[in-house]
Amino acid sequence: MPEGHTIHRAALDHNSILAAQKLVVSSPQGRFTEGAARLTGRTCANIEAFGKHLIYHFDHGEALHIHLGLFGKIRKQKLPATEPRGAVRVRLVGNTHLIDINGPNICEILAEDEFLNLVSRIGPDVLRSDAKPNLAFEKIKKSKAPIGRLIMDQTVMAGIGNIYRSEILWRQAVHPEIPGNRIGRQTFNRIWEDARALLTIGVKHNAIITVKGARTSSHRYRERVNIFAKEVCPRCKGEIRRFEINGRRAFVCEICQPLNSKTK
DNA sequence: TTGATTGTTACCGG
DNA sequence: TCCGGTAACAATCA
Repeated sequence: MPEGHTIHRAALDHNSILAAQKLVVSSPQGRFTEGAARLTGRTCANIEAFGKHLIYHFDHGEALHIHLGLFGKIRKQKLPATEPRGAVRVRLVGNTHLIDINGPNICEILAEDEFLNLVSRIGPDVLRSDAKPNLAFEKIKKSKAPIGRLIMDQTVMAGIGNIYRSEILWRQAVHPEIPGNRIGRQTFNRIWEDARALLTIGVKHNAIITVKGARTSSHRYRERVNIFAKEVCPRCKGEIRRFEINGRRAFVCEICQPLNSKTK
């Protein structure tokens, strides 16, 4: 479910319905009981996203840290509350709405130093205005790992997931197996800007849309992406090659994304 | 029931 | 020390 856009969208949304309120926190499944008891009745100052990490800042410098992993989900509903659906780890109830966090990979309370430590481990986030893309380029230009691996490495740069990876590199005509140290500054800038643009669209529409003009209302999911899980390149009609990077499926058009392209 | 999946981390060996 | 590979974990849905 989540790439960076999902988490940033949640942060915006939750800020508008939960921030600056005393929350009632519970753990319907009993798997976060201690944390829920600790946070309930306390004020949630604000919510922010760092890549795919969602942070609810509470008073006393503590923060609820959520990472959805592959399967986690966030559900919102207006009060009154109904029975939790599925594996709800933690429920946050505000004045008007409640948020259920289902099946997160991480659900924990961080002290201030732990929070700072977390942020320092995450690379610049393409959706954050305070991001320093330079930090990402410095790592990429020193690495011989394939660019397809690097742009999805959240310690290099944050926000891109498995679908956006293939889509962005196709849109920018960059072969995923080009080593990072052969990626020039201008090529990196195009990747960064395209990631930022696409994830911003994702935040707005709550969907991954990488085909220009596509909309959630009039296009099915498969019509909103260019090559992910596709057989044929929409640009040249050539065959899409399917392979793996880091155990995750990746897609490339060898014609539109030549491996030996000189990248400036 | 089986399999696949928009993710991360710990651990191990080269 | 720094890679890349593997397993483990999470829950849902077709």
